[in-house]
Amino acid sequence: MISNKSEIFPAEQQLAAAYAKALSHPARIAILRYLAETKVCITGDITDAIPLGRTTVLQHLQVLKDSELIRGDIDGKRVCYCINSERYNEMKQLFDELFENINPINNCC
Amino acid sequence: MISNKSEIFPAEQQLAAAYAKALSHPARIAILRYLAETKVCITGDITDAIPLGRTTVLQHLQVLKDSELIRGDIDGKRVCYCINSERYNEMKQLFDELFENINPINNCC
DNA sequence: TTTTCGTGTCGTATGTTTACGACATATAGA
DNA sequence: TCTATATGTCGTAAACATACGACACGAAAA
Repeated sequence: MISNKSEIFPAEQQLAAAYAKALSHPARIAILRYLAETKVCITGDITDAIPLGRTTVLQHLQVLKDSELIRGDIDGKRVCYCINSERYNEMKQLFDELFENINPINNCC
Repeated sequence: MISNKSEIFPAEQQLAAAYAKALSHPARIAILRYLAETKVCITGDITDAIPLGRTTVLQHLQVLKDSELIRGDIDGKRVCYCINSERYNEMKQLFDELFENINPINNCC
């Protein structure tokens, strides 16, 4: 079956949906908050801060990296994760615009 | 296997993730925009406005209804979908708070 | 050199999402 | 009543997400 018609939608809607998807699991929101709090770019010990297995956390980190909301730079033996503020701000703006365009009026039936 | 540990996260993060999930497909963003534009609470002819099969659109509408971002009231033969502005504004505020709490500083490695 | 630590990759089980055809129902009009 | 229209439900195939154990690798410490 086809199972992916996402490409037929406007690029802006695809982007917004992709960012929303990145935020669509509480673990990933928790990771972002953790990264924002411990401003020092802490390594994969994020695992200790998130109540999930190491592999699962790595997987969530990968989803965030794919969305480019975070970066993971190698620093010798350790890996240094941090929020990619450029993309993060791009996302904020996209959502702001979206929320402005969708201005609901309760005029149902 | 377990496959759902979402409940172990703070309620606020679960809610934000749930709303993000509702927005995580371009078709659903397109539906919200369509409902916001045609301020009249248009029926399931949303199908004509979205390039997907009728069943698929219904499914997306169901996801949005489950998230309570939209309502679907029966009006005789037709069904009248519209944005639930209460929930919609709740979501906006939740995201605003989230974005405030996660304030990135580029201090990676 | 051997061990340990921090990482990453692979495989895999289970569950969810996406997409749609086929069928069911209910209301309004011919 | 019969038919068309609007809608909803069911089943199902394919793809994707979630969660994790087991294994691999490389750098630094013992």
